[in-house]
Order: sequence, then C-alpha cells, then structure tokens
Amino acid sequence: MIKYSNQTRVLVAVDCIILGFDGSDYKLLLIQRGFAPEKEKWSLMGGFLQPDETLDNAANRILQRLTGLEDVYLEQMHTFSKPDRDPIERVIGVVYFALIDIKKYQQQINDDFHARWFAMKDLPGLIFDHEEMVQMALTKLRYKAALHPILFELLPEKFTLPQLQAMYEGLYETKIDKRNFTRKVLSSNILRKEDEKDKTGSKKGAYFYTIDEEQYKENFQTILKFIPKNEIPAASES
Amino acid sequence: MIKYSNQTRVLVAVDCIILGFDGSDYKLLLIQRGFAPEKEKWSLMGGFLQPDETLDNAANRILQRLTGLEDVYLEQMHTFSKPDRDPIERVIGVVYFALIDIKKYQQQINDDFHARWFAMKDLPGLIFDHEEMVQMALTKLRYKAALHPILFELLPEKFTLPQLQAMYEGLYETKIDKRNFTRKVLSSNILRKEDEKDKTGSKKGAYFYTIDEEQYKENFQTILKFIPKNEIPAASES
DNA sequence: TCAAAAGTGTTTTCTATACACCCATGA
DNA sequence: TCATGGGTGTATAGAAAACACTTTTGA
Repeated sequence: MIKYSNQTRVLVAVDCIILGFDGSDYKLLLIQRGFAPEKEKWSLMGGFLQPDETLDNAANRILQRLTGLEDVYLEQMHTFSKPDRDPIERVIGVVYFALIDIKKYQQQINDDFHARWFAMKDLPGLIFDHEEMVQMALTKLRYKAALHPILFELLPEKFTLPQLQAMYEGLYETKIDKRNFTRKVLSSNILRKEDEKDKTGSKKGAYFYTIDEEQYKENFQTILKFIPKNEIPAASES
Repeated sequence: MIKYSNQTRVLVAVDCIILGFDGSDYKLLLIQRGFAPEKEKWSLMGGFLQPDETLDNAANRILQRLTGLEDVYLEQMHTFSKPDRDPIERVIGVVYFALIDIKKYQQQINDDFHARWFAMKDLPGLIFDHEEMVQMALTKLRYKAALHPILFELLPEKFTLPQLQAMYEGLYETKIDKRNFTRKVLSSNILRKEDEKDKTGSKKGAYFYTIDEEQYKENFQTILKFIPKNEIPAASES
C-alpha cells in the first residue's frame, strides 16, 4: 500500500472530561493512571484512537468502559497538541466532554480503574495538560449552558425546581431570584410537573418535574435565557 | 527512546477554511490540489502537522504560505476522523477556520497553489470530506456571528454601515430593517464614525466607520444582538 | 408552634420591533 | 430634475428584573 512519504505519524489520544452534579457541587470523574509515566497520579479517562474507529467511537468506547453508560451527552471539545505534552512520545489529545447523572453512574461503577469523583473546586493535580483541558471545559459549559438547556443532562429523571436552580447557581457562582427563575424555566415548556413530591430537602416538599423529551429536543437549539444576562460569561473561544 | 507499545500512529492534517466577503457574497479560498490522490481537484488549503509545531502553529503556517497574511482571525473548529476519509492512509483532519479581508489578500496572493475564491453559493465539488467541513464552518459562523461581533474580521479597515448590513444579511439570507440595525450596531460602541464618505456605492455617499479596537476586544465576549432573534440559527454542535 | 424551605404575582424598566419620510448627489 | 441609495425617530409590545408574603409540615 502506498503511503504519504516523509511525514511523521503520531499517536492520537482521546480524553474524556466527565462531569456530574451531586446537588450541591460539580464533580469530575478521574482515574488513577495505571501505567507510566505519571503512574498513580490522577488523570482524565482516556485511550488511544484505534485503527478502525472514529474519534466519536473512541470517546464512547472509553466512556462506556469506565462508567458502563451509553447514550450520554458527549461532545468533541478541542484538540490539544503541544509537542511535549506527553513526555514519552508525541501524542495529540482530542478532548471530549460528557455530562452524566451521578446517580446513574454509581449503580454501575467500574472500579478496575480506581475512579473517583472530585469536586471541581477541589481537584487534585492532574497529569500532562489535563488541568488546562478541564479549565476549558468549564468555560465552555458556562457559556453553553447560558444559551441552551444542556444542564438537564446532569439531572436524574425526576428532579425539583430548587435542585435545578441550585445547579445553575453553582455553575455561575451566583444567586438567582427564585420567582424569575421559575417563570423562565417553565415558560420554555421543557418541563412536566409530576404529582409526586420530593420530601428529602424540606418538610413541605418540592414537586418533581420530568423532561418533556419532545420539547427538549425541539428547544435545544433555541437560545434560552435561564440566567440573568449579567452572568453570561465569556465565549468558549478566545 | 521508549514509546507506547502496540499502538497505531496516524498522520495529522490541518485544513484551513478561509472565508472572505466581497461586498455581496461570501467566498471560500480553495486550491487545486497538486498531488495524488484527487490531483487537480479543488481542496481546502492544508498540510501535515510537523514534529515541532502545535496545531495552531501549523494552521498559521499554512495560512501564511497561501495568503501571506498574519494576525488573521483563526480558530480551531473540529477534528474529523472517519477511518477512510483519505484513501491513501489513515489521516485525521483538524480543521481551522479563518476570516480574512479579501482586499488584503489580493495584494499578496501567492499563486503557486492555483488558489481561487469561490462564492459559497457556487462551490465546486471538493475532495474527501472537505464539503462536510465547509458546511460545519458555515453553521458555526452563523451561530457565532449572531452572538459576537466576529464578522468585522471580514471587513477592510474602513467600511460603511450599508456594507456591514449587507454582510449580515448575506450570512443569514434575510433582510434586516436598516434603522433597527443601525441603532443596535452603534449602541455597541464598537464603531467610530469617520468624516470621510464612500462614494462608490451611491451618489450621496455613505460614511466610513472604523473599529474601536479597545471596545471591540472588550465587547467581543459580550452577547450582542445585531440580528433579529428569529434568525438566530441552530447551535454549532448537535 | 415554629423553623425551614417551597411556592406564587405585580410593577417597572428596558429592549425589540415595526414602520415612512427626507436628504444628498451625480448623471 | 430626478433616480438612487443613505440617513434618521417614534410608538408599541414584549421580556427582564426587582421585589415580599403565604403555605406546608415535621420536629
């Protein structure tokens, strides 16, 4: 087989930023790296691109291997390429970011990888350029969540409005007026109110809501405004 | 030197989507590919990632080689990875997209590459998956330009409001009310009115404006609303 | 009975949109 | 002088924001 001549071939790693929300904190799923270099240090879950798969395939494969989850929100974010980012040899890193419901994950945790959730505000040092990757993901999430109903991916099937609001407030580190927030969220028609109440958070109990999948898909691309515009952060690219 | 074992290394191509606006049409700069496969067919300008450069370096190098331009708006867009996208061997394609002022380019065209501007609405068939790349870039530009003053990158130093409006109308294939558009654009404080007029488009002449670089940088991340919200298109990612 | 969280409306301000006429000039 | 494109203001409707009290109930 003919090949392009005189060109250097490199390894392609796919790294997954897996984010969850536990009701009060954003969390990142990390693994303890099992091989050199930087063995035992914390790292994003990743792997090398295989000959017959696309990057999307690889990211899904990696995510599935670690969490057992499929049909997760997963999006290609950016490709990192500093020549010395991996000390062993040149590897370019394609980063995906995933949003998952922590509860779903906990049922099928795969502990072969020594995985652990870390609060975003309290991350350990990470190998290579993984900290930069996480920082970019957070910036991007803040940007995107201000415009699209993406954060719903982090919630269990049933959730309450106070939970939803806490999630937005956590991401933007701000307080949002309850009445205005409720009105905006409900006016999107994405939510369906259930009869049942969640009594774990208060004595009175808060009504559960579920996603109207139909409306969710239809409105996903629409520009929504769940958070006050002064809180809308910088764009994902500089 | 130790390497990771049992892994496949692949070529990394960097392809540049170079967009311009000529006053009435969006144009894409293409080259006639000089080597097999698909020799003589039209293609995005690209090249292989070299051992000591980052992807950003590579994209700038390629852009510079073709257009002679530096300090151009250039952004990494997406990495394409279908295993058979290049028939010769496996190559993953990192796509950058660039916005340039066509006038500036024409002064220093490098014709070693048989480059030519094609109107976006009248593109030739492209090699490999380059058409998909262009389509994604257009979607992304429509999305981003609705929120950030990115289109200014396409304009010469001095331009008129009718030219600016035509650029927005062209991208969204719509008509915008002149009075509302003017008010919104000027309220951003990004523009500075010059005394001079452009007489090429009409007898009365239209005032030239220039960018207030200070304000431009400050407001770039701000969410602007130059175009009516019904025209805001789907997001860049699905 | 009271502490703690949930739920709910109204007023005001601001922003978006719709809409039409006069101006300047070169041919 | 007139045809062509450039420039400008106002009124209306809709959305965002500010703001406080009542309800429920388990401890």
